[in-house]
Amino acid sequence: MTIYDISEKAGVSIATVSRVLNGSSSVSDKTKKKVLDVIQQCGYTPNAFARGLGLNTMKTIGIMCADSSDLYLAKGIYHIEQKLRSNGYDSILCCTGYGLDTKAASINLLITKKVDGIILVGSNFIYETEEENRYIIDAAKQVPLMLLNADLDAPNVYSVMSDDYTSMYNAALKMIRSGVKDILYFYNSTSYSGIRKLAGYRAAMEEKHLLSDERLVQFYPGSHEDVCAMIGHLKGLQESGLVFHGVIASDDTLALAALKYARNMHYRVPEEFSVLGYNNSMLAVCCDPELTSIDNKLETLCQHLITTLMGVLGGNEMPKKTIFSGEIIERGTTR
Amino acid sequence: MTIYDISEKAGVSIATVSRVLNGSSSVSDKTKKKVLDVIQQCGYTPNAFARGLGLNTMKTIGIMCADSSDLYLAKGIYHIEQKLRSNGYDSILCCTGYGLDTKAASINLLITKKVDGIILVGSNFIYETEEENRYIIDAAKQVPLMLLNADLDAPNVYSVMSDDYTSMYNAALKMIRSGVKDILYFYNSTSYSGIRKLAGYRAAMEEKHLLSDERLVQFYPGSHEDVCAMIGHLKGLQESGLVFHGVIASDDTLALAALKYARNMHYRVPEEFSVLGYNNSMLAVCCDPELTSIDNKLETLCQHLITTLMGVLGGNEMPKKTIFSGEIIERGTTR
DNA sequence: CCTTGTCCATAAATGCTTTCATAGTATCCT
DNA sequence: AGGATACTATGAAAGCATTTATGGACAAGG
Repeated sequence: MTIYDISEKAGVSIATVSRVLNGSSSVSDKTKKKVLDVIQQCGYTPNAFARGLGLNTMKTIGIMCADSSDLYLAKGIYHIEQKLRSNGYDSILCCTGYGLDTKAASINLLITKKVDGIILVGSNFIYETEEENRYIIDAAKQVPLMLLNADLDAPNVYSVMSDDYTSMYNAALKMIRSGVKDILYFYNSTSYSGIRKLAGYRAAMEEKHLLSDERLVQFYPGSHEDVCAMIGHLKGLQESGLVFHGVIASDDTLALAALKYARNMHYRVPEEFSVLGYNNSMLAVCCDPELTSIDNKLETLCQHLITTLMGVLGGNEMPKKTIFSGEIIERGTTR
Repeated sequence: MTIYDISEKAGVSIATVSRVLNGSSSVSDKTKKKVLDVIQQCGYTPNAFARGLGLNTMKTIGIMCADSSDLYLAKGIYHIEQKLRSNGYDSILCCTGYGLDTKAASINLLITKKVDGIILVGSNFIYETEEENRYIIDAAKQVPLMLLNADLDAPNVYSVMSDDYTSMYNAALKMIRSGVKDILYFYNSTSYSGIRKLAGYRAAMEEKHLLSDERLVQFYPGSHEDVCAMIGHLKGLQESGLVFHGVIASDDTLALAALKYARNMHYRVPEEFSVLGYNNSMLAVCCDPELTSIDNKLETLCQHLITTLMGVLGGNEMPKKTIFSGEIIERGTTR
């Protein structure tokens, strides 16, 4: 069943059928109805490949993320997929893992597949050197690139992000003011936003002259989901003689581990031990006491990202970089 | 840059270039090298749409799920995407929500987009009546359909699932034997696997003549993530006079709510109150004590599903239905 | 000299979009 | 009223970048 069959049955040319289908230019009501009737009756749908060939687009956006099963990334993907769909776009998903080579391979694959744009979900796509970010800069020569929670200054790449630095700075200051002096910073990612968060913590601590021991800044290198290993990491620190009565984590999972560590050490939370998470994920309300966490308005970010992308695809001038501020959601692990 | 440019530069016909690209039939080494060199030099990649038009496939599989941010579904999607990719297929993602109409719309959209197959992730796609399942049966006339954790007997649909009934039956029996008599079943989905799980619980309870009160089977109708509301639901039951000292949940989130409820009621867990979850998600190790949960070998299921799909696409006869057994992962909420 | 097989070019097919051309009709000006 | 002008509706045909069927040229073997 092709456009030719329809045109024949309706007694018009294929051009007219195409026009009816796309509403591109004027067709008389009578002709339109006749064509529509035949289409309806035959249950005809245009061949997507031929359509793609003609239009040079299939209205598809590539979504890349390191790991779609990560709680936070999964939420992001969900919102993005929904909003793309409501704009008439499909999304092809690419879980790249955390290696640079697979990321580069995936981005090229998406371009080969002729997506109209690519969204990079999560800050782990951005590296420190331009050399490493080359794969993004190059890709952006072909299609618009959108960065969620990251930032890269290059042509045709757009960033939408949360002000992690300020959120963390404020949150750290708040915890300090609440009376906790020895606050450990616990993070597991040196991605763009990871660095920014750490900087916020650092600024607050140094401002109050509390960063007495560099060991208070702790990088956790293990699996993102292995809560036991995280607890082990903290235990190790404690056994090595480091004293801390608060933990600010770059992520709710790490915060949760800190909370379990605190219970394990028989600290009363939050009276003797404070914990702050990041992302305000469902984990935050799953523990007891519930986790104070920083909400970075993921849905808002996604909404804005899609709006920007649609603008770019529509040929409009759009802002290269948009920053939203986060919010501390106070629950039971801080005072 | 088209195949014509390459053929011209290499001094061969476009057919030869295509043969080199696809290795379909014999090309002399000399010619092959010449063509490959030109391709390399020009950085040529074939146009995906034209290729799709010629081959009538773009090696793409549609993945449908109700909500990709659901912890369990997200894991499934992740595994499926990975395994598809390693088989040379891309995945287009469709988050449908839980309504029948949007599911039907999505499945048709995927077919229009000419995917080679569709994977339905999660049992919520299967309804009780054939009428409601019509959208799947019809879709399967166009492309092979794969069901993860569900079952439907129809041409061209294949099921890979965990034996939820037996898992639940065994787990319930185990909890009964451990001394808990008044076990509440807490579920939030009447999907295919939801029904099967409930049946397993029921069988065990009835076998021991313990299902004295129908209120022990409790459906929670609210949001899948709202732990507070779940706790509220349990509190309501308790206040209405229902006594229970164990909860078997159809899902780790519900189990977690039950655990928090128990703490709230100052029950000692597991001495005075037992909780059993399902899915063995990361939530299970995030709480304290950690949740005993049923692991249904998601990755194995996904692996098998993809193997089956690849077989079907390769034109092989494949099993219509495969069932794996689950496993109880004992942790701190049962004795 | 005929057959067989290898290598490759020509041409058709894939199913759509879009430009260009044209016939017909309506509007406007004198 | 008559012609110029403009606009609407439509068809013909030219892409778009591949794959594949067909068959021709040539070399080797009997």
